[in-house]
Amino acid sequence: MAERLTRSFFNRSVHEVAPDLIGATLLVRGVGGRLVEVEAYHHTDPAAHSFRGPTERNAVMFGPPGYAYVYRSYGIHWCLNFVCEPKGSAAAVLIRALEPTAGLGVMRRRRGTFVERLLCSGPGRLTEALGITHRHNGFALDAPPFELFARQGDVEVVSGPRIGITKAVDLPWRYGEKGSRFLSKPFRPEV
DNA sequence: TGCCCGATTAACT
DNA sequence: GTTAATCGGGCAA
Repeated sequence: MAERLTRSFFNRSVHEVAPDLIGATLLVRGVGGRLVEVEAYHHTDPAAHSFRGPTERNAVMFGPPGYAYVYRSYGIHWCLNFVCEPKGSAAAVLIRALEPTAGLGVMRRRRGTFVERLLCSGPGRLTEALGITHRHNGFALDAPPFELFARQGDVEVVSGPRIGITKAVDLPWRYGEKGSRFLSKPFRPEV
C-alpha cells in the first residue's frame, strides 16, 4: 500500500506540494481517487482569498499546514483546499479534479450522473461526489474522514494558468496530470 | 445597510 | 458561445 501523507508533507512551499499531489490518492470515508488537477494559492497572490489578510472565512488558511479549507463558491458549490507552508503563510492548494477509483456507486448517486468523467472533474463536482461541505472546514487531513496516500510510480505533471479567476491570470499555478481524461479542462499543449 | 461579484456548473442557443 | 442559479464575503457609505 502507498505511504500515507503526513502533515509534514504540507509544510513546504505550495509550489512543491501542488505538483507532488498529482497522482496521490484522496479518500473521504472511503470514497475518492487519484488527484489529477490542483491549483496553488498564496497570500502574496491577488487571486487568493488570503491576499487581503485573515477573516472569519479564510482563518484556516492562516493556521498550520495539513488542514482542510472549505469555502462556498458562487453561493452554490463547496471547494476543498489543503493548507500548506508554515503557519501564517496562508497558502493552500485547491483540489480541482480526481480520477475516481473508490466508491463509484456512491459518487454516481450523489452526483446524479453515470458519466464517470463528470463525477469529479471540477472543484464543485469533486466535493459533491465526495460529500464534502463546510462541516469539513478545519479538519485535519491525516485523520478520518480523510485519507491521503502518496503517489506510486511516475506521473507526468504539467502546469498552466489557473481557471476561473480574474486577477493574476497569467501565473502558471495550475498543475495536472498530462493527458488525463478527468481534468476539468485540458492543459494547453506545450509548444 | 446596501451593493457588487466570485478559485462554478448545467442548461441553454 | 451565453446565461441563470444563488448567496455570503468584503468593502464602501
